[in-house]
Amino acid sequence: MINSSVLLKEYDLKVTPQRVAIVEELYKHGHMNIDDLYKNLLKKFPSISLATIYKNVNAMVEKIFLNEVKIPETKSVYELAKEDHLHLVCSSCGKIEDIVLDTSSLEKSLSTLSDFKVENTEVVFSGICKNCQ
Amino acid sequence: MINSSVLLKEYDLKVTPQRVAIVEELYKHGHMNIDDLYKNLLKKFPSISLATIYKNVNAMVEKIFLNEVKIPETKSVYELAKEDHLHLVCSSCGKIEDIVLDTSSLEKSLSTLSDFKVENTEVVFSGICKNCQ
DNA sequence: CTGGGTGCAAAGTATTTGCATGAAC
DNA sequence: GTTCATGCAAATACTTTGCACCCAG
Repeated sequence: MINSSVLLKEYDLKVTPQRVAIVEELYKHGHMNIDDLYKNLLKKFPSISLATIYKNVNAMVEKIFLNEVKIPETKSVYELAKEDHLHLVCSSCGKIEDIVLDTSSLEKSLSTLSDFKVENTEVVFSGICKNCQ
Repeated sequence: MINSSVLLKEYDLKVTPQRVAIVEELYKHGHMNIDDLYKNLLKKFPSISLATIYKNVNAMVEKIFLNEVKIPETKSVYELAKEDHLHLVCSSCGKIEDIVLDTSSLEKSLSTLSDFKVENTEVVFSGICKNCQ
C-alpha cells in the first residue's frame, strides 16, 4: 500500500480524506479519467463534487506528482508519477498498461537527423493486449 | 501544391469551398488546432461557422485522411495523413515538426517483455527546437 | 485561530445537434 | 431533382470560478 498522507505532505498539500482517496484510487487502478475517478469516489463520499476532483487533480498535476496521459481516441487519464515508462493501450478492452523500455536509441537516431534537443519522450503503443488476443 | 478536390472525392466527400480550404490550410501549416483553423478560414469565409469546421474535421478524421495528434500540455492538432512519422514539439515556441524514424527496434524490445500485439506507435518528443536553442 | 479545502451554483469554454436554406452532383 | 453541406441557434459536455461554510494544522 501507499502512504498517501506522507505523499501529500511532501508536496505541500493539506491531507484531506478526499485527496487521500484520489491518491489511493489512482494507486489501485493505475490510470483513471476524471469521470471514473468521480464515479468511484462518489461511493465513499456521496456528496463529493466534480469541482473538488478537478481542483485536486489540477493541483497534483502542478505539483508534479500526477501526470496527465493523452491517448489517441480517448479521454486523458491520470497516473501517479513514477519511473519513466511507456504506455500500452488495448484497442479492444481499453486497458492501459505501463512498460519500462529504453528509448535512448530512438533519441540517438533522432539526434543524427535533427538539432532538436529532446527533454521528454512520450510513447503510446496501441494494439491488442494479451487477454484480448 | 495539393489537389484537394481529388483528395476529397477519393474519400467520398463532396467538394465544397470550405472543405477545400480546410485541406489547403492543413497542407500549408502542417498542424493546426480547431481554433487556428477557424480563425484562418474566417478570413476567406467571413460567415463560416465553428460547427462547419467541427463537422468537416470529424468527417475527415473518420475517413482516415486527417489524424488527430494529442500532445502533452496542449490542445490537439490535426494533420493530413501521410507516411508514418513522429512529432517534435518545441516547449519554447510551440512549433511542431514531423520526423521519420524507424520504431521497429523499440517494438521488438517491447515484444520480448510483453505479449501485447502492437498495431500503432505514437511518439511525441518534447524539447527545444533548433531555432529556440 | 487561520488558511486552505469542500460542495454548491453559476459562469465559461468546447463540442455536438437540429433544422431551414442553398450548393454539389 | 436529390442528396448532402452550410450556418445559425440551441443543446450538451467539459472545466473553472466564486463564495459560504467547515476542517486540517
